[in-house]
Amino acid sequence: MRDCRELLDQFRQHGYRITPQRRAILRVLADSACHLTAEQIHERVSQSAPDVSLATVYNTLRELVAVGQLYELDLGLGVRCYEFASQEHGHLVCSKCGKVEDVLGNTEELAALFPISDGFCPTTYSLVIHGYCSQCVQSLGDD
Amino acid sequence: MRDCRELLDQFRQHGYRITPQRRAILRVLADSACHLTAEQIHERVSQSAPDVSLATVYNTLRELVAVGQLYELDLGLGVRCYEFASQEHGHLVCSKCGKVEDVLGNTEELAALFPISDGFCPTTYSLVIHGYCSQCVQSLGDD
DNA sequence: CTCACTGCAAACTATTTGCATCGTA
DNA sequence: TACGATGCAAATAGTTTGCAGTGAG
Repeated sequence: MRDCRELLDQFRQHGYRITPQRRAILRVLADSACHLTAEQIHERVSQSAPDVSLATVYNTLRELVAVGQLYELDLGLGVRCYEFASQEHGHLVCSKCGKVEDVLGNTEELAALFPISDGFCPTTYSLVIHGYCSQCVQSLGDD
Repeated sequence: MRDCRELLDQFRQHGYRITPQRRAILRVLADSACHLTAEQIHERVSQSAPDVSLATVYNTLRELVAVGQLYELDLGLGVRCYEFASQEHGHLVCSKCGKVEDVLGNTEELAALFPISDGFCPTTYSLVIHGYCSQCVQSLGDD
């Protein structure tokens, strides 16, 4: 239940208009801490504003990403997920049950670990660590 | 121009038949060090074996990934890329020109850097570091 | 000789776009 | 009021699948 007034302001300052649809989409994003797909966002938005089309959700997400308020994730599942651009972090994805957890870590640490060649100047990263979560690792032989 | 005999053997040992199509696809993958999309692989395969369909390319790629001979990459560009599963590495992607470079690093180092909670057991990772390559970083103000 | 593999085309999923209408600034 | 934003439906891109015919083992 985070306040999304400053988000709206930032968005407006980039030249975008504040419409009821965009307000509803930002509200949903602000209220959910985790990564959601466009479809999931559309579902949740529809509960409070049934007339928001999926196309508008996609358009708004694209704009929010462009403005830098949203991160677009590719967890390797064929669907894009979106989450608020707050603290930098990677994701642990369980190869068996699909559960996703966050792991904190910033770009500088990563850049220090990896031998980044010549003059490449890193800005952000996208990290997915695949493996098995504590529950699934116990039942690995059970197939 | 790597030898792909052992690749074929491994593939066969998993119960797959060696067909001319699969041979051609493996040849292309073995000959190209970098990440390719399914479409690009199909193009190259078509040069030596014009009758290989795109569907067969997709099917074979999926099988190679399942067997562990191939990595599937998501560089955040909406297309999946494939590359041989050799040394573990991440990718530097230039946000301006799109150039992709490899950075070496293994899962253990990564797992040590990130505070991986409870019993999560990492197997592999997928890392994309976004930023600007040495050429583009110089011309950043030029828009 | 059998059953896995193939090509083709159609189906599907995720996402984008064209256009007439609507409503924010 | 003007022009950016919207909903709808159609278009697109990438990938998967059903099926009848083919060929590897």
